Amino acid sequence: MIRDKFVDAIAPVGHTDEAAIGAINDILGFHIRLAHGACLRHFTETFTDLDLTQKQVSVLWLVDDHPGIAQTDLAQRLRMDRATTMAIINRLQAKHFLRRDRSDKDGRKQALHLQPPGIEMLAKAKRAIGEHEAWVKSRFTDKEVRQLIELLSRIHE
Amino acid sequence: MIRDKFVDAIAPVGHTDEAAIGAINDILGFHIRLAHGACLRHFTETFTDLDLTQKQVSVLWLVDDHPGIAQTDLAQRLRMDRATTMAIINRLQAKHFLRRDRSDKDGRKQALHLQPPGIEMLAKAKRAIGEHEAWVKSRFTDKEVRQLIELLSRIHE
DNA sequence: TCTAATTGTTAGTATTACATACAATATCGA
DNA sequence: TCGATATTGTATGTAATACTAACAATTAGA
Repeated sequence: MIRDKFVDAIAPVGHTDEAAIGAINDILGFHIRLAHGACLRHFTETFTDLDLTQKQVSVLWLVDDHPGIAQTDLAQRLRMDRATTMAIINRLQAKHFLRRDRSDKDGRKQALHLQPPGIEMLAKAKRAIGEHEAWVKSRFTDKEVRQLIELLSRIHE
Repeated sequence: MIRDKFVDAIAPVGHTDEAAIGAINDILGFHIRLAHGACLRHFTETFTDLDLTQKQVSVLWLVDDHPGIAQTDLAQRLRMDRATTMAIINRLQAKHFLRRDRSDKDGRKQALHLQPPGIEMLAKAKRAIGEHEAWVKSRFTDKEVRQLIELLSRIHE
């Protein structure tokens, strides 16, 4: 088929059809983006029934791990700004997954706590994360997983 | 400071403040997301003046490498759907970076070609990518870069 | 106390991603 | 050749980040 021939001609791996310096496949950032996209896609499929995004799960998880955490601390932990954090918290609160309590130690802060529906959902989410992680890790040995996490950590720390 | 104490308490690395099985920092997908976010943030800063996104640069690059490429092939190469590709091509066309020509081989396809402003912009973009890549790679040896690309490739291929 | 910083909030914009539907074109089987 | 099917581009609508800028309430510090 014509299309297949064409696709082969621009395939990302295998023989390079040009000697151009700095082919796009040698760009590390390009691979990070594609890998992230693949992960996000599988994550989204896995969480279709639960109707949760990566960010939302991360927030539930962290609020559970650190009851009373403030939005700013959450933002710092997940590398988001305050406005983005607001949007996520608002959605989770609308679903009654968590509640905001004015902190008595610092009147500016909101202390976040999971509510029963949020606790239930997090339990389901953790099981789904297990599936998702198994999918990602299936192509690596345990050693490679540790290696990959270590390398990635250098980028985001 | 109160805040610093709190941040330390939830720091992503270092001592774990709980023996909970499956801490969020052991999740590979979590690190991929954070690393991608850090890359995207630095990329965006680097490209502030050029006013280009990662996707837009990738599209310019691929159209330059493969003149006459069709939108579907582009989408397949970058793991996007047709609608998303449209949005990106529309923006690039509005800036006169590329043009659409109806393919004479297949009347359904649009053959994409860079226009002079796009060629100029891509040259600038490649220089900026060089800076950006240097930033990412600064924390790795050459061997580690190759290793990381190989590991990431297993995820997105 | 007065000033500056922090925190949450709201509003607006941009980009990406997806689903759906539609028209034009191409392909393949009968 | 004809008719069903698939492909491609397109338009439309929705959702979720991510960012900026501004503002009020609160706290911290000089």
